[in-house]
Amino acid sequence: MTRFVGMSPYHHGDLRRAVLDAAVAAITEHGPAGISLRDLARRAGVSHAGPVHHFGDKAGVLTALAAEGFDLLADALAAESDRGFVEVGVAYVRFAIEHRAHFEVMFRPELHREDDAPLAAARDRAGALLTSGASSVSDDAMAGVAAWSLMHGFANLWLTGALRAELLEDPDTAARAIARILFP
Amino acid sequence: MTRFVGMSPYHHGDLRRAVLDAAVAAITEHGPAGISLRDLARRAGVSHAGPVHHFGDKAGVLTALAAEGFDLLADALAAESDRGFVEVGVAYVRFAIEHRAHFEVMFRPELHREDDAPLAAARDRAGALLTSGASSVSDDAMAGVAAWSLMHGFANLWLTGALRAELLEDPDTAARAIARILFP
DNA sequence: CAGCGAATCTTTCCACTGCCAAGATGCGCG
DNA sequence: CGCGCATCTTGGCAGTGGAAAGATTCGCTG
Repeated sequence: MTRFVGMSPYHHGDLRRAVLDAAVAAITEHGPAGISLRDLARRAGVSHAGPVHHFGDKAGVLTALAAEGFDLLADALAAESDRGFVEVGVAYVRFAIEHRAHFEVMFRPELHREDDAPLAAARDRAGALLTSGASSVSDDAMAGVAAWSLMHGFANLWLTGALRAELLEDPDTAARAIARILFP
Repeated sequence: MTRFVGMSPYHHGDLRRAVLDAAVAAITEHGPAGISLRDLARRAGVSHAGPVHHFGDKAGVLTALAAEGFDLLADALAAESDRGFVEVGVAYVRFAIEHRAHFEVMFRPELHREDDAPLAAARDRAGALLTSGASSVSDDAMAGVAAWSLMHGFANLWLTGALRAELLEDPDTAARAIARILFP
């Protein structure tokens, strides 16, 4: 929308980044299903077909956003990896809440291009970081899956508002308490 | 679509049921975000504005579907409630997979009418059934939330395909193994 | 520094969608 | 029998995703 003075109407500068930022804002307001590619283009200050060249179609935008989300998540988990599983789990929940727009797109495969390589790579990296911390605590092959399920479920239930009635405190301490039940 | 011979084009018979069934089929095929009210009307064999009288708008259809889903879930949980929490948790996961279309709509508040009374009632009934079984095992106030988070997270991860690489067996036994880690 | 190919963005168009308004139909109750 | 109301249809409007074709500028090559 705001274009620098003297800048030509062509060649936005970094339209790809601008569209992704607009998508984050729009999804935060209306949810992943309530966004429109044309609105993202308007927010970025280009015509409605501008983003096509960078993303192909609407699924391309959401796929790029999901891949970016998995990378951000992997970074957040790696930063806590040496503090034990509980803190990694708390970081997972914190990421889901602080980057809600990313998180809500990441686990909706019907919104993605299935065969996207960057997405698959980023997703595997984040998944390995979470389950590895848990399997070091217990040698049960299922422990990693249980750990991921626990924190993923808590994050989802929190985001959908299903838990707010019983948990008035902040999600960080609640998530920590949950994680400690599984890994005392 | 298929209308009984001799039936007049007006007064479908049970259009409300037909639209909900069509919605289940459409969501199973294309996900909750990929359905169109006009397509549901076509599948039910009525004009594109037929469903309006029964549901108001698109959110009305999805709200009714979510309420129906929470009722079905509560029934499924109640049927296992005397066999202990582990089996209740397994039933939760089994419901999510067998009634995938319902489940995917139930936890997407942005698709609902927020103030729908039947939805709220059905949701509270199902939530109480799940957490009560868990809090009877442990007196920790967080145990119920942890139990719900664990099974909800596992169901979600399974449905999105994030776990299929490491779990070739059927989800029932995997869910049972997960639940036993939290409640041995 | 000229100019040419490629990248980037715009304009135009079509089928489809959600929703609203107005009209048509037939069920059930007096 | 006929009248009111629930049910369904038709028609219309603004907005959307995507394809096609054109306009503009970048950057590389000579």
